[in-house]
Amino acid sequence: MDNQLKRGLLDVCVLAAILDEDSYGYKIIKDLKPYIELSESTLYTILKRLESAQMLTVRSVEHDGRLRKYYHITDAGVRRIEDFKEDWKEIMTVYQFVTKEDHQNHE
Amino acid sequence: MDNQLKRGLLDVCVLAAILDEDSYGYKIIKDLKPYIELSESTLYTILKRLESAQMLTVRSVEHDGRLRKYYHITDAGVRRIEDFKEDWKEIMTVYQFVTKEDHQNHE
DNA sequence: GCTTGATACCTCGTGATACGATGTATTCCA
DNA sequence: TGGAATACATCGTATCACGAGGTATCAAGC
Repeated sequence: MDNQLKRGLLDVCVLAAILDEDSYGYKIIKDLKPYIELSESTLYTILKRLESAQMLTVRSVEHDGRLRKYYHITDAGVRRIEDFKEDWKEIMTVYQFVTKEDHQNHE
Repeated sequence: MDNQLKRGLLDVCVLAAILDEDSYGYKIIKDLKPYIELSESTLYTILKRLESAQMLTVRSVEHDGRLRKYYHITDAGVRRIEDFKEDWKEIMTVYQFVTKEDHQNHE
C-alpha cells in the first residue's frame, strides 16, 4: 500500500486495537497484521505519542519472566476515534472527486 | 481535517485536478478548495515532485503579462490514479476495522 | 549445553513531506 | 495610490514511519 495513505490511519488503528480490551505491543502488531502492517519501531513511536497525548495509559505486568506493558484507552482516546469518523466524511468527498471519471455528468 | 489523513490524498488530488484539462497552480488550488485545502507552498512542492516522477509535464504560457505554467498529466500520472483506486480497497478494510463497535458480532 | 526462533521490550538516525513565512512581479479596481 | 487578486518561487521547521540495531527471556531441537 502507498506509504502516505497509512498516515492518519495508524494512530487510530492502534487505538481501535485496544478499544475492547487492554493489549500490549507485540499483540497489537499481530492483531493489526490482517488489516495493516506496521513495524515494532513504528508501533512504539505511536504508543509513546498516544501516551503523551493522554489517549492511553500504561501498566507493566510480569508474564512468564518477561515484561509486558499493557495499554488502556482513555476517554480522550475514544474521542480520537470519533473525530476520525467525522473526518472520514470529508475524506470520502475527496475520494469521490478523485475517482469520478467525468467531473460534471455521469458517475 | 486531521493533517495526516491528507497525506497520500494530495498527490492524487492534484493529478485529478488536471485529468480532464490542463491547469495551472493558482487554478488548481481554487478547484480543489471545495474538497481539500492546500497552501501554495504545498502545491508547488507536489507539482515539482510529480514532475520529477514524470507524472505530469509543464508548459509555460504568457497570459496578460504574467507567467502561467500549465500542467499536463502523463500516462504514468493516470496510472497513479488507478493505483490509488486499488489501494483504496485496502484502506476501506482498515476503516471498517477501526469503526465497527464490536469486533466479532454485530456490525 | 548450544543454537535458533519466538516473545517482548527499546533507541537512534534518516528520508519524506506539509506548511508557514517570506519574496517577487503584474493587473485591476476603488 | 494603494491594496486585493493573480501567479510564481524558496527556505526552514516539525512531524512522522521505518530500517537497523540492541537487550533479555523462554521453549524446542539437536
